[in-house]
Amino acid sequence: MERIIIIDGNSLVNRAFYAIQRPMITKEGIYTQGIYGFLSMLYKIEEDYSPDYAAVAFDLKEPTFRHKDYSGYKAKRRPMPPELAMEMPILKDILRAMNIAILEKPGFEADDILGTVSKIAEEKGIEPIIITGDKDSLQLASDTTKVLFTKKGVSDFDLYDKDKVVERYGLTPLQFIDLKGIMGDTSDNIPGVPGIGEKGGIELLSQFGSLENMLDHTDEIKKPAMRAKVEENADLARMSKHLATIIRDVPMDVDLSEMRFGEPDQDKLRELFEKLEFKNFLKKLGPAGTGKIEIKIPEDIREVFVRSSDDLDALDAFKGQEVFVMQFGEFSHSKDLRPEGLVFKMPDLACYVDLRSLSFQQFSEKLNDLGLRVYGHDVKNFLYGIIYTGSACPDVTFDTSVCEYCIDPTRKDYGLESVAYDRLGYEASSDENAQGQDDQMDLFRDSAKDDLRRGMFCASITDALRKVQESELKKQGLEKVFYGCELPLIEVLASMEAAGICCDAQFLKDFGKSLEKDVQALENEIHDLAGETFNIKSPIQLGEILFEKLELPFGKKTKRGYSTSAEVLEKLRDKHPIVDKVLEYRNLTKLASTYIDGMIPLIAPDGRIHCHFQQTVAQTGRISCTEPNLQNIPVRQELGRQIRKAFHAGDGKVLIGADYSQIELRILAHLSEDEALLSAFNNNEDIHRLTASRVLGIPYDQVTPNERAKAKAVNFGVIYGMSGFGLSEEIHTTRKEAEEYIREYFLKHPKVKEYLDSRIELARTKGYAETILGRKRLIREISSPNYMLRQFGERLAMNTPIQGSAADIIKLAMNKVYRELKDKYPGSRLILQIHDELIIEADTEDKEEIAALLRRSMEEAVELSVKLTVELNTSDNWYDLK
DNA sequence: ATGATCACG
DNA sequence: ACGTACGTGATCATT
Repeated sequence: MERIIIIDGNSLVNRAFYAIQRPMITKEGIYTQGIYGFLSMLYKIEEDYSPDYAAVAFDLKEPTFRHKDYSGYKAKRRPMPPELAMEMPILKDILRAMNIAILEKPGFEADDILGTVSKIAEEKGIEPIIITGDKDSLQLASDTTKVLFTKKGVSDFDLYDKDKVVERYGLTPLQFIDLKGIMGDTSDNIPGVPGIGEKGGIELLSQFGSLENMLDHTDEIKKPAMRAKVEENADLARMSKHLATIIRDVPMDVDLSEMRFGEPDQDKLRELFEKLEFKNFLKKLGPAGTGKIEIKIPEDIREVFVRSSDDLDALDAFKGQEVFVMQFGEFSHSKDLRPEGLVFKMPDLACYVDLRSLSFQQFSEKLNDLGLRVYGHDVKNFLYGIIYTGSACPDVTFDTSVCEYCIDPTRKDYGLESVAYDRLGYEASSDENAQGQDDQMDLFRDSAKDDLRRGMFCASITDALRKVQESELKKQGLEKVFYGCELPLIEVLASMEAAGICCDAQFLKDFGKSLEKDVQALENEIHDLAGETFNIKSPIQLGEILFEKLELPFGKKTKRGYSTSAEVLEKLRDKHPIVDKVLEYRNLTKLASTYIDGMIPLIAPDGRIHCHFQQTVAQTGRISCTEPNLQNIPVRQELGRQIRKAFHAGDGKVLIGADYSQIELRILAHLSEDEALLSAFNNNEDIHRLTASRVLGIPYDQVTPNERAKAKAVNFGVIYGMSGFGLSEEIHTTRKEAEEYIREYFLKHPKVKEYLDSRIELARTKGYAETILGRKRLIREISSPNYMLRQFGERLAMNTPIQGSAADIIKLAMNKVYRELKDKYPGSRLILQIHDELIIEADTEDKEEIAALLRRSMEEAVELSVKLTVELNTSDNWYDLK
């Protein structure tokens, strides 16, 4: 027997909404709780009952006429919360994509549609299962029609047929209508017989069988009070039964055959689930539908393998050409592992170079001779491998990974497949990509052959991707960002990674030893003071000790327990001697674990650390740094700063550091054209002191250090899109005073206010924030219905142009510095970037010239209406670079 | 995998 | 009445 599931959409989505305990909202600010719960239920039901037909009935908000014309009918029903109401259109989109019929009929309740469709199905010999959270539908149960109730959660249901209803309630399904006629239903605003409730109703029905029979024989009602009530309200009772009766002959415009459960639209569903961030459901969609495009490895192409120096001449065919490149074999920057192989491909030739069986020297001589121009997906990795063989960097003409980052810096994943999926509709289908993935284990595979096939396949995807991206770059005006900044930077970063920085393992070990002693002593003291041993590193255990056992006043911050952050502990310093010890313990263990134990294993056999610079991570356009992160080596506290002594220049070299002075505030001055800021910078004034003097209305020379510190916080606040609360926290003052300060700041700098407001407006109308190079960052949060998210979006709109423009500028400077060094001082190399600071390891003899070169490149990277200034330092180790 | 914490700009 | 400054990465504890 075929089966149909007929769902009461409103009822189920309501149940679902409340069944999901925590609120769900996407980063775009879409509420998804109801949809998520609904789909969970739907999938469970589909699994349990494998229906052949499916339909979801919805109530329409404003029926054009009311079939059941009783004034106030349904008036008291709890309205749908607005967050859920907003989810409804999306839910319907999903149902459409799933090929599930949506049934709506003006003037009829979802109930009535359930009743009608189940009746039609029964007549056609199809078993209806009605799914709802509303007990009213029990009247529809019969021998064939089942009613499935939500019980609790999203996967627990109760199935009722006619017998089960009788067994459970002692009433037949049809008698439920009579019962409701008698007892009424406040939520549906059905009056019933006033004064008679469920108990009385059941009693009467067991005597008379039906409401009509009861009204015909009211004299037989035993209790006089009850009899009077029934007699007085006979008409009301009849009408109530009418209202309670689900209509089963709604004129339907949808034929049952249209409710057949068809194939879902995988692409559409995937798109929706991705937008809604439904990772679980995405997995359910299964591996492969049919993508919009199919990628094929070209057939008629010459395949060449270079396994020994005798084969190297085969590469001559690539001379002067633009070539797709890819690198195989993971090799760690911190270990002495070689890249395994390289793939080079052009339209009529594909070549695999087996670096395991080749002399690096001969290969690099050949490569340098070829004068290649290369492109690929994430070319930096390839370049690093090339540099590792001792070759010079070929010119890079395109990178689909970095390009995608320019088009959309907010993506999570810049992998080839992920990007191809979104830009091309390509879906990784089964075989092609499975091979050669992670089969290092399979010693017998012909890895060279597999890798070449895989390389050719990736080349095809990359080619297709590049075409789409090229037009997208033009469309969005991103050419300057990509071709003028990011693309040339790839080689710079690869070179910096390859260069690395000398790191003295012995120094770190000795420092670690001394820390360890202090840590041990502190641990003992803390345990003594606490009167028990516990894990100080566990915020939960520490919280219990501090705030329960020792009864220290817990700082305001709580979320899953007490906060034990330094900020909170700082305020408790005087309250108990343990607090200081804990803070110090944290200090030392942080240094030991992150900067000593974590760092030592990352020193490569050449005695240097080769971190990874990530070009496609930070949403503002900054670069980030991993394994290790050399952009957060301690500097603010003296003890931590000692770590920097481990980093030094190589023999005959010296470190030159240069950092932009106040680059973000200068950018703000440029962008806002605020006269006060502009003149301050162009006259080399102390910006924080000046801000204090202007805002507080006191002479520049009379600003106290404390006043200057506050002004500094305000200046930062302006860049971050501050709130009164945020500032008050930062400078430890009342919110009122902080707000007063901000108001005064904007009063004195109206152009700044104007500029920041204009950025919010831009984000609202165009959807993105933009930097001076035209880099764009989408800000979806700006249109969120959620206040918090929207506010967050506004802060991004204000901050991103500033932080992002600073990133643009230093990147331009890096490109310039790198190429000049490569040209004129090949023994000196750019080795680190720390957001507003560059470090060069220079030949000692050239240090003055290189310092001048560095300063000039940084100060002249762009032409702004403010002067950019740079502070220079030279030393043989990082610690003294100050 | 996520959150708390803390290092940097 | 609510929650609150921008951008990262590493480590540890906990689910």
